[in-house]
Amino acid sequence: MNKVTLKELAKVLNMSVSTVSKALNDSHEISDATKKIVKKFAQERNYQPNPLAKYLKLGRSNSIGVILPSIGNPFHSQIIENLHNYASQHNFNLIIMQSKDSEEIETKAIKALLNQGIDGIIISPAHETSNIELLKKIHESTCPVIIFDRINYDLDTYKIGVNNFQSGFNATEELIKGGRKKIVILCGKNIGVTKQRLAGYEEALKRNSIEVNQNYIVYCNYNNSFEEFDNDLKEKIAYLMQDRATAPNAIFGTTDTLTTRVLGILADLEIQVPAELAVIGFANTEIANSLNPALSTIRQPTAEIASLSIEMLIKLIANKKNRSQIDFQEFKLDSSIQLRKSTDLSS
Amino acid sequence: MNKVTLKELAKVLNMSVSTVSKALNDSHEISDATKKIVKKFAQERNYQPNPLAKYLKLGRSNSIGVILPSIGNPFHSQIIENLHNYASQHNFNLIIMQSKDSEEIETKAIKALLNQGIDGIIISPAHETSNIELLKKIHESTCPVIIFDRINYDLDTYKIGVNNFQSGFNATEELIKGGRKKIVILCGKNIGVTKQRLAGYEEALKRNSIEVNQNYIVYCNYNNSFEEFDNDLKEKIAYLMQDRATAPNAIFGTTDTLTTRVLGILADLEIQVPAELAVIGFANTEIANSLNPALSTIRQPTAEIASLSIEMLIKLIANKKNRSQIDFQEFKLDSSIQLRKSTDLSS
DNA sequence: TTGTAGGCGTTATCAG
DNA sequence: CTGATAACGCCTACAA
Repeated sequence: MNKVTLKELAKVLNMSVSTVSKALNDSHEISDATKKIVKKFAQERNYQPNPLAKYLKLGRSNSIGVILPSIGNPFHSQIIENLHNYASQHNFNLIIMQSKDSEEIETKAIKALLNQGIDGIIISPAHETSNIELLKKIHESTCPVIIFDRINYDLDTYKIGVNNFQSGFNATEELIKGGRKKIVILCGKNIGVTKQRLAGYEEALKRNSIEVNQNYIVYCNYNNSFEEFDNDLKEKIAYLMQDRATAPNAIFGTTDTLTTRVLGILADLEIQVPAELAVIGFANTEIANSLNPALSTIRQPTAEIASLSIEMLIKLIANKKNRSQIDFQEFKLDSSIQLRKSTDLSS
Repeated sequence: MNKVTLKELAKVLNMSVSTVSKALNDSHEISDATKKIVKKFAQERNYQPNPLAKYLKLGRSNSIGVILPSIGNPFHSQIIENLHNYASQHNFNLIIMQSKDSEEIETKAIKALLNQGIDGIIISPAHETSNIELLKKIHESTCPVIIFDRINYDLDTYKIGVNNFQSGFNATEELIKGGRKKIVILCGKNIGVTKQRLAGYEEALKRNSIEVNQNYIVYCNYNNSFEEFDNDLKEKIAYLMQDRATAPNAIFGTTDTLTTRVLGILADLEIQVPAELAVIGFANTEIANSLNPALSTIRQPTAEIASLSIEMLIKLIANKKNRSQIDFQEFKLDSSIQLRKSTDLSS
């Protein structure tokens, strides 16, 4: 209700506002004695500086906007958790927005963030060209932008993602090493990330002299409800399995959702994992270990992605000079593989 | 870089700042002609009002702070997602903080939020008395506080949670209906939420003339690493199962983590679900359906919890008058049960 | 209908 | 070492 202000403190203490302000900010031009008195009194009165006034004066709000497709999935919630940790280490706050993979919602999110006076944006864009003009304008004028995860995006800035080609390659090779050659790859939205994982998959096949079977490249529709999605995927797998001669013996899932869902579907279809079908896939969820069978996963280094994103953004925020001069880098981090029962072909 | 301000617009337009401000805010005291000119020019120059200045003037920041134990788990990320939706409908932003169940971290989070100038707080406290004095002071003076989920907390405000007693009762009865009487209950932190779910469990047993077996009430330690946690739980279950005469035939998990993890552990122990042990538990994850066997769950109504929290908080923010006069309510929402294979005892 | 002036709470500059 | 004063960008009485 009745907030204590500098002015009030000054009045009661019989000092000027500026003296009080300086004392509280530990200015060297204030005597220790005065500082002590002021600080003690401020504490007594439970004085809290008004952040808005401070930020107005300073021209910064010490908050960072984050836009990602959706908060719900494990990869993103890990990203958020880590962004949080690093941001707060630097005394920055996070304001999170989701785009739901829609350019329109993304536009709103960007505007809402600007409207909130954030100092910078960290974004995984809705798609490869979504809001590109808007982001470009913002980045070049008011507010620096950093891109993560979906880094195939034509904006000249720091980009932080994983080496999707290599990850796809490694996962596929792991299956081949186990003796599986008929490998289905499950793909989500046909965006850069997916394309590169797919390219890695194809390269691994090629290196092992296995021909790419187009029927094994399965795209799944995310826009439907969970049920429709499940039924769609189930149908596709059932169809592939029906002909003994061409039935696959392994599955590689390129997204969290695809990878975890497919296990349930295989159970429903009473397909043995890994005996009939080995399964590996991208997934950052802790649940991988609790699935039955335990799921082999490719894990993205969310902590590193987050720490680099924050670090680079803060660099840009601090460095007010012309951003067009900077030599921006693209970081492609390595993912790691956890092998569990779903690819255990030893027996 | 160079933000356009009202002052600059006014200068170029040869008008006063106030005219421009009023025109942009559609004040009735400005002629349509002037409004048109001003608005057009503002758009041309891509004028964006400085939110910090505005908020300083208006005394509000239009942002809400949220504190919860951890962002990572499905229940909380659903809560966040929903809070988000409702908040943005009211033009409020969300600033999220996690307490990691630590009072100390929670204290920091609260202070960081105040320091950011938020208009209100929505919190699920670290424990039943954490930061109680601080929150009380804040709530009664500067900034209204709403409590959700862990609502056994001695603060006079709106509280939004689920009917944990009833939920525990229903889950247990479901198992009993299926013919299972030797039911283990897995409990996490011994806080109000857990206690009530346990009380519901005990009441269901009592009503069905089943004696409570203290050995079936299993507490798990969350503070350890995932591995230790798994091993701990595994050991406890293995121990209970070893004596044929007293071995349980059902498990009720009182938290998301416990419920999903236990399936993996049972698979490891090669215990058949539901044949040997039926499993049901609290869980808000979409993955329940992909688990093997598909997991029967008690689902908390995250959308309702979120919408009520936002609604009540905004009410308090708008209503600046003395909060000590308000007749605060406690909302206890119903959870819902999804029965899947892990409790399917029909065969 | 438009303009002037004051203030929101803070920090920064400069003078005393 | 301390104090007066201006400024950050916006809004809003009140005066013209």
